[in-house]
Amino acid sequence: MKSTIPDTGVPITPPAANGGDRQEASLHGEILLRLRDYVVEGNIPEGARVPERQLCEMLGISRTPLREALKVLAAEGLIELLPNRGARVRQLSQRDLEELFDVMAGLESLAGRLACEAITDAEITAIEQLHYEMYGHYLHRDMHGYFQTNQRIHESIVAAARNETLKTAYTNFAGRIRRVRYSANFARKRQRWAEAMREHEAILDALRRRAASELSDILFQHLRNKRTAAIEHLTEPQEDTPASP
Amino acid sequence: MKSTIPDTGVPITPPAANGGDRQEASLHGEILLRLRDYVVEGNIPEGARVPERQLCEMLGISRTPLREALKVLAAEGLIELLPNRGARVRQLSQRDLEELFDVMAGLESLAGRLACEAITDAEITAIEQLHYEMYGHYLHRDMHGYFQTNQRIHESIVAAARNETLKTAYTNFAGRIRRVRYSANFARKRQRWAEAMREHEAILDALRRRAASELSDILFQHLRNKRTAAIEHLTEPQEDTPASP
DNA sequence: GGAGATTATTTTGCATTCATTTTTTGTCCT
DNA sequence: AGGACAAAAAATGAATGCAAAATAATCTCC
Repeated sequence: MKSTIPDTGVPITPPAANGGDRQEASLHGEILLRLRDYVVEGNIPEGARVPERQLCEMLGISRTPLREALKVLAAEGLIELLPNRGARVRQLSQRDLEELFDVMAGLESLAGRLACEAITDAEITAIEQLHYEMYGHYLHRDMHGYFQTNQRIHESIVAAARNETLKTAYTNFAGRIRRVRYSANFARKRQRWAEAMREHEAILDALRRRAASELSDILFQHLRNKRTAAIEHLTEPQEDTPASP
Repeated sequence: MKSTIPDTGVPITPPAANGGDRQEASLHGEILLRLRDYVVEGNIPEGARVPERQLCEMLGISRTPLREALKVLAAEGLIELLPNRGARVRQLSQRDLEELFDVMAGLESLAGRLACEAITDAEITAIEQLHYEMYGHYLHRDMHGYFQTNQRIHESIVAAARNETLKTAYTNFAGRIRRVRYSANFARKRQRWAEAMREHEAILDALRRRAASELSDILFQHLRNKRTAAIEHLTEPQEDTPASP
């Protein structure tokens, strides 16, 4: 076995599509986008080496632009560069995750605060729409749909903050925990799920009233609870499954 | 005039010292640290080109590690890379500054919240110490001393949050606005200064009581006010100087 | 047969080189 | 003289080359 990256059969460069509509002038930029996705999507196992040579062949480029992209990814915290030992996909410790969740909580909390200053009635209506949609998913026990809509709500709040810098940072941090974010949910934890729904009600309520500090608090607490659920899920994945009799 | 970087007489590489005690194994890492400082310190005027060739000579290296460092700095938001037209020191619009200040406010607000959970009595005592020191500077109208101590207080709060991820992000954003942060102060604005002192009293009070949400609010507002002062200062630098009669 | 040392291979880091693109300089024409 | 065009110079972006380090493979000796 010479390859450390499992061949998923999905090449980084899809022969047909170019990975979306976005276009990047420079090669290193293009590589950066693709490689970031590739890592965020979890195509390389945690802690595994990121072999330059192999990636160069996969991408059909030389090492120079690849290495530039790797440096940036390292700066973003997705991978880590060990001196003379190449790049590894960053392995997040439990503490790292806690920290990341808290920062996300802080950013969303901020987003909520700022959103109260600038959000339009139309935007609130749109979020209400998403909220009811999400409630539907909740009633139907549609985890996937729920999560999708839930994420759109949070993104809408961030968008309503009218702060590109914040949005960028938010997206950045979200990318780092994306892998666990999806796995670390309250899959079979009905109680937490119901709680989250109530929290979302409160979020919507505070948003309607443009109660900045209040919304800030609620959002922080909401994310904090998410964090707790996620960490618990990671440490004991078979939460609600009773032990063998 | 062939050089776009004004020769300040201070080389990036001081012949004697190596710029501090820190040591970096890789060259690109070393370059990154030095170049980041070099840009943050304001050695290159805003919007000016960052000539690779010249910097390579200054640093005595080839373009490869330099370009890697430039990509990272671009990712950090300190410079921007124009396709085929090289790197420029990022010029911050007023909107950019507003956004940055708000994000900083959010991060400090978060730091305060988290600090309430983890801060020790000793740490609070230390901050109190700094507070009184700062008050002394205030009474003596010692702007420089005030700012220095003020910054140490804010850093102490961030440190008390026990979140390295947050701290890194905070440092990062602080670097971006460092240039204006120092110039954009309430130089001759006694009123704002007094207000800031009162806010700091409130911060300390909330911290003593470990009132998380409250502290979060106060810190956000405090930074918000700073932002307003800074923007005002930039748009009309001769604030308190009465217009010609 | 296996643990440790030694050599070979691979990989990394940086310098150098090459092809384009941009910018500057020079010239010509109105 | 001034502007437009063209050629030269310089700078950028990416590929290649080379030395050092790390990893893998082989060999030696017990």
